Amino acid sequence: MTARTPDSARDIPEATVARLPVYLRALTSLADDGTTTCSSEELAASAGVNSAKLRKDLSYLGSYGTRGVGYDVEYLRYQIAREIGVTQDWPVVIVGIGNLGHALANYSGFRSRGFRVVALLDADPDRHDEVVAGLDVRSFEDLESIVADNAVSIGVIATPAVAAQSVADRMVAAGITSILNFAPTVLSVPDGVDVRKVDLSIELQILAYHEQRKSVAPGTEVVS
Amino acid sequence: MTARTPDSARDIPEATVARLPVYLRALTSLADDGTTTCSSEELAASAGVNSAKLRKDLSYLGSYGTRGVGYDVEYLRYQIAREIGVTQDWPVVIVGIGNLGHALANYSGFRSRGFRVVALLDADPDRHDEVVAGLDVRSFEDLESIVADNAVSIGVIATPAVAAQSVADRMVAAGITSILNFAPTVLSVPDGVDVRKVDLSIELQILAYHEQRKSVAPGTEVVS
DNA sequence: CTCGTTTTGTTCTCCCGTTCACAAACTCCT
DNA sequence: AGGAGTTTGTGAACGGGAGAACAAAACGAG
Ligand SMILES: NC(=O)c1ccc[n+]([C@@H]2O[C@H](COP(=O)([O-])OP(=O)(O)OC[C@H]3O[C@@H](n4cnc5c(N)ncnc54)[C@H](O)[C@@H]3O)[C@@H](O)[C@H]2O)c1
Ligand SMILES: NC(=O)c1ccc[n+]([C@@H]2O[C@H](COP(=O)([O-])OP(=O)(O)OC[C@H]3O[C@@H](n4cnc5c(N)ncnc54)[C@H](O)[C@@H]3O)[C@@H](O)[C@H]2O)c1
Repeated sequence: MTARTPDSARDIPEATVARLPVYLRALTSLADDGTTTCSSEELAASAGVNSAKLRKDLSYLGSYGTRGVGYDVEYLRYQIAREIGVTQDWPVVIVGIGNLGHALANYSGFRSRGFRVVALLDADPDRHDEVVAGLDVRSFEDLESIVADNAVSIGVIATPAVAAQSVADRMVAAGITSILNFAPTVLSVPDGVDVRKVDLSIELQILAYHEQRKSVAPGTEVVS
Repeated sequence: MTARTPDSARDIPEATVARLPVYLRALTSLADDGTTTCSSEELAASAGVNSAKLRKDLSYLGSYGTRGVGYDVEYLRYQIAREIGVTQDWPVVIVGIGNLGHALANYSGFRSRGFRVVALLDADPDRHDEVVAGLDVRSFEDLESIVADNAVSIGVIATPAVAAQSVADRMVAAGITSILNFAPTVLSVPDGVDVRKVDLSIELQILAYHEQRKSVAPGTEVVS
């Protein structure tokens, strides 16, 4: 009964939080292969990180390993899932059922990772007849009631960039406090609301930058 | 004729590289609105960053601003585009034309940002009849010849996770040196090949973690 | 029970990135 | 021309994360 982590360690570094889902995926993969125990070295290789970093990350959650042995795959998997909060399902709404919205709605990886799409919303009335992945596309006007009825706290924006800010505003007003934004625009939201963005073009541009650097031979100083 | 940046400043920090595309987008947006000049404060607000950080980022490229005045929108836009390498078009191949692959192929934001999809490849022969976004879906076996004929250096993977590593290996063997991976798996590639990943589930899990933290009232130490 | 082996958890150091703060540089007004 | 006002570019302080290195703990053999 020493002063060890009373509830759960507070304030996990952001960089660690971003890696926990990767560890979770690696552990699930190991469990599927029938592995019951693994060392930090094996798990780190599986997750593509340094083993020292992995151990440090895990130490923020508590001491779930056994020295000289390693980690119990299933036990660690549960502990990480609990820490992230994906032991229960999170209801999610997707707004903007165009090209990307369709792909997201049909994506099975949601369900298996602790998220449940409860509604698909679009502003275009022509879309409202459609049924995608077993859900019918509903009017954006239904946002507030859907959020309230299903206790939704996570929203996904897949509308064109010009509409994204107004959609975000409506989401926030409706009570959503976490937004995943696929539109290529900067959203401004009040304190207390988290926004994460996924921007394909930015990723490609970063690759292009490094690619351009490769083509000029390394060490070639064009001086003359 | 002092010893100022002879060619262009070398070694731009990675964090800065990741923000340059955001600045580029903000500048394009300002230019569309008819703005010809802007201060670091305005541009920073537009890009959602601190103005000091913006100025330091831009200083790695050179001195393209005028003290007391600000930056010429069009000029700065071109300088950043040149630094990133998106003044010319980059040919791109997409492998795995399922739900996500279709959305990517139909995405117009590629073309407008310096990328050109030259081929859509899929292993499933049933897909090979299909025409998506004006391109026909071709056999994955054509990868090598397409990469060679079009000088492709960037590949996008949108296959299921189990296939991703083997697709990446084929891409690398064919001469691709930059990969954007949408499959939820860690890719291992040789040195000199860049991989960036986009993982929707990880983003949602990070949001879920913070969301879970919000629900326990801040400062509530459940001790008893 | 003791010793050697294995592997975790943690400490320490270094490096990268962020932010503050200010001098230098430019414009405009008088 | 000179001074006031504005905004850039950068030096310096600061904080957080990455990785090396090691002590503590568990296990098994004898
Ligand atoms: N398609 C891709 O692969 C891809 C890749 C990266 C980023 N994006 C971004 O994702 C977003 C969606 O892309 P897309 O290709 O699916 O576009 P899309 O035009 O096919 O779909 C957009 C959908 O949003 C709906 N919509 C428009 N305004 C709305 C509003 N105010 N409220 C609710 N719904 C509204 C439209 O009716 C349409 O159905 C865009 O911002 C795009 O830049 C797409
Ligand atoms: N759909 C989404 O919104 C979404 C979101 C996040 C991540 N992802 C990931 O993106 C990937 C694709 O998702 P999806 O929903 O489009 O899946 P999908 O099953 O609809 O499409 C996969 C496509 O890849 C093709 N394929 C399979 N093996 C191949 C191989 N060896 N070479 C070439 N092509 C091959 C299949 O024929 C199929 O057409 C998956 O890894 C998924 O986890 C998808």
